[in-house]
Amino acid sequence: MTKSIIRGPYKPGRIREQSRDLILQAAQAEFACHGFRGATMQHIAESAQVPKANIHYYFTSKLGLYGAVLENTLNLWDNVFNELSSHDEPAYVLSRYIDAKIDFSRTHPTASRLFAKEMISGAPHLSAYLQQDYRQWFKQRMSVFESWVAQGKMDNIDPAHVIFMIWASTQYYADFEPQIIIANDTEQLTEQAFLDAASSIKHIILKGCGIH
Amino acid sequence: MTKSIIRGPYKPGRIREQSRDLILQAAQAEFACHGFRGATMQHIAESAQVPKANIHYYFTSKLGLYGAVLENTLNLWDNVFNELSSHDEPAYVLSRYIDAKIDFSRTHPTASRLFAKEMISGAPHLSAYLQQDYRQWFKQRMSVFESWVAQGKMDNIDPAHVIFMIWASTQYYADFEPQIIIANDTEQLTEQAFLDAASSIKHIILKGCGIH
DNA sequence: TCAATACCTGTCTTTTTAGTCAACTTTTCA
DNA sequence: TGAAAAGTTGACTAAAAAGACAGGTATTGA
Repeated sequence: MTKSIIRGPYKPGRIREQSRDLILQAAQAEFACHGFRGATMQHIAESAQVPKANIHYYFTSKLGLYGAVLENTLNLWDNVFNELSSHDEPAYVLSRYIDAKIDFSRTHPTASRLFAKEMISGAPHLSAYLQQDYRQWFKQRMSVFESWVAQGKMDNIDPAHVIFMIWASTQYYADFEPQIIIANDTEQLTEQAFLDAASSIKHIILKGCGIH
Repeated sequence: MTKSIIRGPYKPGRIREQSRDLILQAAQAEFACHGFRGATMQHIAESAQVPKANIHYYFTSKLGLYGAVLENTLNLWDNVFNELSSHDEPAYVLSRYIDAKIDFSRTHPTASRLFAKEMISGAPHLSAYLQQDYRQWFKQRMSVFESWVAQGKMDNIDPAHVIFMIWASTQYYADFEPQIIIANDTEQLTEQAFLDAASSIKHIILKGCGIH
């Protein structure tokens, strides 16, 4: 078969993986735009250019598909989360983290919006994640900030609010894109616009926290 | 009638106004939680404890109802927007504005979430507003910031990013409530929690922008 | 080449949804 | 007080939705 020659030798599950990914990507966009209830399997199918029945071959149900999309997206988040590592110098760590977060907003806006939608809806499908990985990660990072405060490396501010400010500010450029685009009088956000945003956020956060 | 004695004399449109408000409030909550497509007229009716047909007596369609909810909510926003007034002292103006924004997140979380959902979906029903009132407001405030920079009252930062940071940080406490609640190890956000947030945000923004 | 397995999809069913409508009750004001 | 206007609502319709399923095709290793 021509297909086999072009695509290389068949491996069981290879087609599966490709089709799943195709559907997952279309589903992420649809769920991010319309939320779980507002998304329709028909739209996802059209967007992925597969028959609706094909989606049900790979995913048990709409909820199952949504769960797979969320799980898929959580892995992306975790990578960015881990950028906020332990290190002696808060200026270095926070700069790197803000850069990584802004870069994520630029390269994965749909993932950011998906999570925002889920949170705004009360995170009904994320309780397990929030109660475990997130909670643990948050507490660990909090203690890092507290050690910085104890060492006089930054002002005595509740670290939670600093983290929330960084999250809020960086994700805003993905989630509230229409607002930013109109304020900037432009058609779409360039990479430079994201770099400028990161620069301003870093300036304000670092100086605002008394970090040198 | 008992009702008349309690409610006072009938005025044409009084019942109308009451019923409309009741439905609008229920609709705001439903749309904020599930978005336009995900919301159902049946849920709104149950939440408002009126028959579904009654909603269609007051509102032409689901889209008409959504439009009314948005318009209703826009008025609330405008009031908070205007807190960011012209004044000689940036420290005073920004402090007041941040307080007002945090207070809005605490007292009108549903309104905040409704707008967030609409923005994340690409603001398909807000283009008129964004192109007019918002655009104008934004440009005016930008020039105020620029005059502060020119007068050496704050660091030379693109004002747009400062405004976005304030919006993002303050709205986060309404939009991402589940995340904050779990991080805080609490059941719900107290007024004190919002005051603390405002305090931290003010500290970081003012100091971060070099405002004294 | 040939089963066996994986993959695909048109068609169908059932449920949910927005919206209609005619009959009904309440309120008003002349 | 009584007719007109405003408000209310149960029952209906048509469209859209999720999902099931049987009968297909493609791919594989033996």
